[in-house]
Amino acid sequence: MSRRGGGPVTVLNVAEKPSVAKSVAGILSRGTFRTREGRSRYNKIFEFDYAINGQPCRMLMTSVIGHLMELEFANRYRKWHSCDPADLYQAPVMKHVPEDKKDIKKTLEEEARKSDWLVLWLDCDREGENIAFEVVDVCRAVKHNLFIRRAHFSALIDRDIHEAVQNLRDPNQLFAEAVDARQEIDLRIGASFTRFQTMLLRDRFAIDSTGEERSRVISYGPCQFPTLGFIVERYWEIQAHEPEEFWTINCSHQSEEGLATFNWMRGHLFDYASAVILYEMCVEEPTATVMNVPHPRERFKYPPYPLNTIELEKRASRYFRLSSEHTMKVAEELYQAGFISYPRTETDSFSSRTDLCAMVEEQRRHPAWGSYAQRLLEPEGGLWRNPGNGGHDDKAHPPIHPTKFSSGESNWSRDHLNVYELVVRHYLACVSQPAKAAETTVEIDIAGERFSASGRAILAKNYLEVYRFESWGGSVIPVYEKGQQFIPTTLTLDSAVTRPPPLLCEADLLSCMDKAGIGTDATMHDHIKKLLDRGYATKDANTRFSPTNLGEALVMGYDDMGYELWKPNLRALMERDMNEVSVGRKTKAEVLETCLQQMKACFLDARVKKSKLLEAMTIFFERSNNTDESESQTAGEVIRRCNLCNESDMALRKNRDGNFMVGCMNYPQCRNAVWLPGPTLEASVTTDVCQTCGPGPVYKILFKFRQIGIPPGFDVNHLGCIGGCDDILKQLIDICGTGSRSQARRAPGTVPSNNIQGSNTRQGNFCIHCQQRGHASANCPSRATAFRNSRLTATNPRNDESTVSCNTCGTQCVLRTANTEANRGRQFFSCPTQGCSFFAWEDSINNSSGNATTGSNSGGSGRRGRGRGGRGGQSGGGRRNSGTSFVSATGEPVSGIRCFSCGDPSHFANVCPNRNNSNGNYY
DNA sequence: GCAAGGTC
Repeated sequence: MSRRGGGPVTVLNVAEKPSVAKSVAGILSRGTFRTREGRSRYNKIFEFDYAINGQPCRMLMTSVIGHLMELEFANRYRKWHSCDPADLYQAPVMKHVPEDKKDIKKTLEEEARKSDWLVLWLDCDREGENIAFEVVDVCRAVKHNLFIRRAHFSALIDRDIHEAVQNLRDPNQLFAEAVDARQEIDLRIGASFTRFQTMLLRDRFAIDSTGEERSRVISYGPCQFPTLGFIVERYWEIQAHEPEEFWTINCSHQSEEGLATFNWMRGHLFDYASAVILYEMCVEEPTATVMNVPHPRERFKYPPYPLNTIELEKRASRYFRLSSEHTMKVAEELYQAGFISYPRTETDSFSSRTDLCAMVEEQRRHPAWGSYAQRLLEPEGGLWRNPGNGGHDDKAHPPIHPTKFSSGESNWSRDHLNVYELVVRHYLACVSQPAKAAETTVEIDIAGERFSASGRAILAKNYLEVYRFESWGGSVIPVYEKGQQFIPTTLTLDSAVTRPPPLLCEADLLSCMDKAGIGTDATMHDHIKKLLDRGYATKDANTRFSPTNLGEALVMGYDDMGYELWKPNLRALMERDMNEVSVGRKTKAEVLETCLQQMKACFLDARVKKSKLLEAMTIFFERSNNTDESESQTAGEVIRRCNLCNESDMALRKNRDGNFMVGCMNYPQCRNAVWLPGPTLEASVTTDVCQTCGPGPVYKILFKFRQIGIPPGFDVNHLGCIGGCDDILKQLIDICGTGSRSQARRAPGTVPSNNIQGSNTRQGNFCIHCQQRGHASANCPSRATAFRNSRLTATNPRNDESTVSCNTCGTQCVLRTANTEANRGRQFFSCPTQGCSFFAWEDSINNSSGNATTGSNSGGSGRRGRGRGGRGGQSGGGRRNSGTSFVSATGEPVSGIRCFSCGDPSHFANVCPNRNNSNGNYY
């Protein structure tokens, strides 16, 4: 530190925000500063005397409000039509102080003129460093010989601040340059793509009905587009989901001591045949043997880490359904009024120097959580625990915590009360012991299958007592002893179908952004709001986001071009480059040159491929200059009542690509759609009502297919039904596909649907056999028929080991290899006909000697060789092969497939007319 | 009229 001789020097101190200026002034002057107005009503000037390294100083402390300057194109490039948007990659840019910051600039100039030193108290992050250089530029312009220093502090507490001012350093040019590069790249990319896509699309399409197209901006930004991308990607994932049926065995045991619910340790199987065989075996020998009763284990549920901005936003969304943007507005108001600490922080750990107890003490007066706060402070209660460390520290702000007691102010809304309560309870939870429980897991064996049940006894709720937003359920199970045997009260084979993931909620979206490094804690909510404001996405009452047509079309357009401009990778690469600049491994110029060169090439190429964007838009929007055509697009002939929303009719439509579909007229609220075969040339609704499908009338469609587009054997004319009964339509869709765009966007590895109800439906839970809603496939009437009709033996007329015909429908069966854990490698025949469930193990048919023994069959997995205890001393192979029949564990022959409910060999138990369980479960 | 980043 250079010193100046003579009297005191005048030091201009500048902080990033007024609150920090006031805090620093308060700490350095020990509360004795004088306040004077500046040009800006928010940015006061605080004056006090202080000695820096022995040098007496007259301190002037003021602030800016975040960035003082903005980056802007040179004048002649500012008007949208003034240049080719591609020119924006080289157009000169400059920093300028915007109108609303001019008064702050004036204050800085006036105070700098009378100062000898400039000390920068900006936040200690990259943006803060950049703002520091903005302040330097303004001040140096009026006082070129200013002595400039930077204060480094990590918290607004006495020791840090005094240390900072006694150890002033140089500002970090590299940090500032990294931000400069980021700003320039964001501006050039954002402006060029925004102008390009707005001018390309706005006037060509009727994007909204309000006639506001002329003022609509279709913006592109390196943060807003990846955020939109997350929403669209999840939406596509849901659309592409094919429900898949799976099976699981559930078991319960009711005793005098209570009920235990056992879960199958295999989880679930997707192979019905395997599941039913394992189930049969359990039902045949249902005695359960307790295998394992470990001692209760102590479990803990830990309180959350100290609260940072993203967690505050996520939790407020989850607990109170507040939008992240509104949460931040409310938090800002609470902060301004002094009730909570600074709400924009990444930090989720408290500095060891924080006085944690003081914050608890204040809260003892609160009627709701005061007594908990009191108990926290009593050492004998043992409730206190030092808070965890979440591993994030922005070196500028502590975690969000209460700073002033309140039991609710008169001007607070419900949202203020909620956010304050969340901050307080979260803080109290952080300094509390974890909840404690004792967990017991009982494992049983039924016919070689393992099941487990768990019980949890809560021993101490601890932090959960105050953190009412979280819970930890306790459940009691009876006491079991190893070796104990019992007969289960229920043993059911249950089916369910896989469901698509839900739409992203606000907390999910924030997590995606956080993980991918999109935006900062202070800006994430802005990006989300921007998507809503721009009309790219909508948010429903459950805070779940769907893309709008515009949002989906934009992402689809760029995706079709082959670009990942809507994915987070671009931002991640930029972020990596910024880091390289800030540590000096790359220069700002280097990064700007390579990045902008690549982005310009990408921009030019996107412009060449603009037809992709136009095509994507055409799928969703009418051309704004052709109203006649648009009428024919929106009108349509009614086919049926929508079986998804039940609110509107579904009508036959043709899109601009010439593809036909039957869609819900309540679109876009309901997106139920049935896409028709790709080769459909003409389609018209008839007055014929399908006699099979329902509910309500389903009118048949007269199709004319392109001869060249359909396989031999199909007629070009076809009177068809979209209700699910029409096998010809299903086959054509299977073979030729539809015009649906989502077909092309199926998740990798998924099989194209032969489900005529369409991959566009947004809810699962319809029967995968007959495509109707209202029942699971276990209860499907068509399936029941197939089972009932099923002959219970397979024949092998040619005595050919590899050929078996299904005796139900005569189709040649397919020899498959089991891939379930129980039967891996074992081969079986199954009928390929849709709806026919014929099934037979290969070794059951071909090994008809009747003397098959334990585990000796070819391909046997050993599953059948496992000792199962139980009746008659049979130590294995309870089911012996005898032609296509089986012998039971007691040696009695039983038919291969029979009902385990009533014993009737004509049907399976899940379709047994005597079953008494409306869910189709049976025992 | 474009971006994202500060903050009142």
